[in-house]
Amino acid sequence: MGSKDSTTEEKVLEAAKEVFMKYGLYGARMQDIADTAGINKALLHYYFRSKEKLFDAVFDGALEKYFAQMTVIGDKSMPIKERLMQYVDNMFEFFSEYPQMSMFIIKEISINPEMFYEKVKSLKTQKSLLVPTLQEAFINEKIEPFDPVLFMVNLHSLCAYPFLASPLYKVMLKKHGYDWDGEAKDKIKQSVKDFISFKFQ
Amino acid sequence: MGSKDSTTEEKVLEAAKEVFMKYGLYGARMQDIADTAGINKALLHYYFRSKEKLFDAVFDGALEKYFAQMTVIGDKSMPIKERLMQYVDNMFEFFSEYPQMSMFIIKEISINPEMFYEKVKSLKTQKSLLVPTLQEAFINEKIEPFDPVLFMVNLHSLCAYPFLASPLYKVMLKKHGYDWDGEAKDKIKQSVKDFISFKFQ
DNA sequence: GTCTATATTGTGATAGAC
DNA sequence: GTCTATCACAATATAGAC
Repeated sequence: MGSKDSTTEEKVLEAAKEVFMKYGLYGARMQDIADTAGINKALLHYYFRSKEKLFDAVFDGALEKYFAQMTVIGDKSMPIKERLMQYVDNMFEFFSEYPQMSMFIIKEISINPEMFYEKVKSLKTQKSLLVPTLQEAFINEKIEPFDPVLFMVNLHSLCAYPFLASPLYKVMLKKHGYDWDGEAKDKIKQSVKDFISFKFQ
Repeated sequence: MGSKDSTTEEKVLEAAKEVFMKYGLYGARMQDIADTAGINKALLHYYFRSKEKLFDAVFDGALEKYFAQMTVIGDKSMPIKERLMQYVDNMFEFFSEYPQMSMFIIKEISINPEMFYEKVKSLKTQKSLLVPTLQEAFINEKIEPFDPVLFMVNLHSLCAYPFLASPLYKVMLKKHGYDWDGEAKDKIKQSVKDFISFKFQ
């Protein structure tokens, strides 16, 4: 992965990901993608017939990765609390690599919900297994139960939002002596884990 | 406000808000705005000289409202915990009316940071007074101190994200028997207040 | 496979009648 | 103030040489 001399198709996909992430389907320009990939517009159409097709390729890859990192939740060899801690690590690693992806997916969903539900149907990875897994663990691991749906919403909020709003936080946090790419991200991650500990105390 | 027979200019602004929120500056189409307002494109240019000018009008209003609802933080007639609870109410009310605004602002910032910092400079409302206010309260109200910056990030995450991701949650929550526009939003709000109580216990 | 050149369509903006 | 018609240019897409 990430070989220096990647194929043209890979370069196109990488460039398209970058531009589509930033501007969305409607705002993105094929010229911009071509420039980013270091080729000309005609080649884009050679590899992917149209803008829509190119977008589909990017969006599909994004969705796959978005759901892939939550499989640890289902690993019953660990206690649920440990799985959740691992899940938080996964999310922070994932969002560090693709900080805009959460926003990108949500944005496209809000514009075109039908497309999203079509695509999710064809995904093998099961989504949202967090709630039933939690309910199961309450019984099996004799944990004081709490509302699993609210917990899921809170947890995702705490993990995803700092990355969504990172353009804002990169400036804001600096004013308070924190460096986003340095300690701030790790401290935020720890605060999410503290929240989990609080719920499982 | 919201009179049924609003002026054309008001209708244009309302339509522009809707379309710009959804597609952003680059993705939005003047034709789309005109259709939404129930007029033709030419009239848009009659009231606002250009697309950029129309966008500015929308964005300025958005920013103003975005910062306006946090002034309660500075109201020293109440204990800090009470102010925070009120602040959460404000945010949920605000985001209920403008669920996409947080995303809209962040998106535009990520595309064009310079414009944003230009605009913020010209705003009178002080931003991010949360951190110094908290530090002051730790002393004045003899509260067990915690990291105010991390608390700010967590709090904003818990409030803003559910609305950002509402296109997702509207479907996801329904599967678990919750109705977003019914009880779900109130329950999420309560969970945020629980988080505040946890930090101030 | 990759390019230049060009066709075709979409989009912001304006002119001018009413 | 509001409309229709149209212009100028930008963006997607294709043709065809190499």
